[in-house]
Amino acid sequence: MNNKEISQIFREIADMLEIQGGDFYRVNAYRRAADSIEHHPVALEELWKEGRLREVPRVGEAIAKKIDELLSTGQLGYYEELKEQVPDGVLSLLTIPGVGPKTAKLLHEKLGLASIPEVEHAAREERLRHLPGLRARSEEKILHGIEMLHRLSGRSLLGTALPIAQEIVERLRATSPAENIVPVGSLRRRKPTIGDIDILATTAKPTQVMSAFVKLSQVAEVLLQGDTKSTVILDNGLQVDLRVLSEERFGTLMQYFTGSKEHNVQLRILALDQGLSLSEYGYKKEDGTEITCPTEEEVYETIGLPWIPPEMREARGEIEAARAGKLPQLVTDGDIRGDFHVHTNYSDGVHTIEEMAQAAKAKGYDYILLTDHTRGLGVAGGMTPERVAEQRAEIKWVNEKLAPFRVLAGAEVEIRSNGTLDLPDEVLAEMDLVVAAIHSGLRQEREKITQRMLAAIRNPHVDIIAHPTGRLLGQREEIALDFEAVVREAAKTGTILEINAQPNRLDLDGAHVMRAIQEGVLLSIGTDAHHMDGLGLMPLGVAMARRGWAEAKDIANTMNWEDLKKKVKR
DNA sequence: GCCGTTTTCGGCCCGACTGTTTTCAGTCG
Repeated sequence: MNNKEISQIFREIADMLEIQGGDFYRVNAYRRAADSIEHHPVALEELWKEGRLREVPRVGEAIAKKIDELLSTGQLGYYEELKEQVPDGVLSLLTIPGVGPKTAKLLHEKLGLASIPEVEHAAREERLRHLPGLRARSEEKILHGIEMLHRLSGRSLLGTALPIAQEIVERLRATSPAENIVPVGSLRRRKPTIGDIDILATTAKPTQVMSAFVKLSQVAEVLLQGDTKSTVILDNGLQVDLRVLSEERFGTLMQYFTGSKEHNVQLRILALDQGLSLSEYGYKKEDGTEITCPTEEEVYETIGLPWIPPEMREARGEIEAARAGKLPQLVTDGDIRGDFHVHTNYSDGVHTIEEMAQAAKAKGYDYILLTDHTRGLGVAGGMTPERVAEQRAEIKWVNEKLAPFRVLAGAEVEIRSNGTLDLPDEVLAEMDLVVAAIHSGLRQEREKITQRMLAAIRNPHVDIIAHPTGRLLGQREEIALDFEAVVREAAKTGTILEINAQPNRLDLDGAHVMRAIQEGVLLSIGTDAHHMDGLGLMPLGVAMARRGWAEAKDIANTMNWEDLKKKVKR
């Protein structure tokens, strides 16, 4: 049993206890232990064999004993008991935005509802509004929440799909005679959410490649298996298409399947102007002769264009830019010098300052900016001014130890509902960089929430605005912000806007990045890491920057600290 | 249920919003 599976059981225990109205601290202790277990760098099975389970943070006597039972017997009596009391379907209701443990329990006990479709049906029949504490508005809210879920279902987060695609590519490379294996489609363009995974490969032995593909361990169901195309469903529900083709047409096929559709249409129109018809199989001249392209570069070259990076292929002017020789030199993973959004155990992060710094140093970074939550976000263990001072002392100590690597002192301060911050100015003034964010009062109307954001941007102590639009993919819409006003004010005051690399945020996304850059706003990329693993999300943030045509000069954390210090407003 | 350079017991859980209320419960971050 791996760490993820173990953590899942404790997470479910927490959910079930909460539905039963269990003690908040106890519920939270299970949840925090689950997080800690999931991201622990060493397999719990290993630690268990050596009797070292208690070394895992947030695993105490009781949870260690439960892990022991789980690993020795493959079962956990306590978990099984709870499952008898709380049906599976009731747990699934917690995934509906706006439905928490109390409502889930109510829906189950009073109406016998134990699945999302049942709740949706009952809500449409207006049966929820007669429950105690619920009225028509609550019913609408629940229906809206279910619609949000549906909207994402069928689509997966880029952060989920990308590692899976990369793993499949690696496995195929190792176990089959496939060459040139590449994921294409919206995944290659790095869209924040993707429908299914499309992979292309070239080979002289298609049958063997396909046979290796359908035998991958993640495959739950084979929908289609042929010599040119096979389709499978993975055990997590993702659909994967593999196309195998000959090498001479690889370029046009890759270009075609990468899309976007709109980009391809524009490309074909441009080709027609030059008397060429473009399809996935190649170019055709008016006299019927064919031009095949083994590489994508040749596809673009044939009609007089430089190769266009996939992230830009969204029909947002990239073809015009390419024709004019004005394609940007997009920022790359290698340009990044540090991470500007990092949590530690001073708030809701798992690891210590030194652990996070060591992990960042191992990635080749020059610095990280610590951005622990401040006191307003109490549930996240937000820092008081006293804790800020303690953290400062620890940073100094770590910096002495790890020099020239540098831990920058900062915080993720709360922008309160009136636009003020929840740490005093004199505390903020002492920090290297201050990140501010909205985490509550997300449903304020446009005028109010915009003014609130502008007030934070105007604060001379605020350097960066984190996850500016507040969206959570598949869970929550953006806040009602007037983004244009935010961009203008950021430009005017020299405030940096963040690209948050958390898979369910990816906020700002490409379109916002583009607008910000047009107005001369500087951006930063932060992973919002809550544990060492989380630092690895940086490429997702870089992908959003690239989708917005950002160059290295547009991204604050590609600069060295001394240069950047001169550029920020403080 | 976890945790401890003030503690082995008593903290940990804050603030805002929404929808249902007429003084509060539930949800969220």
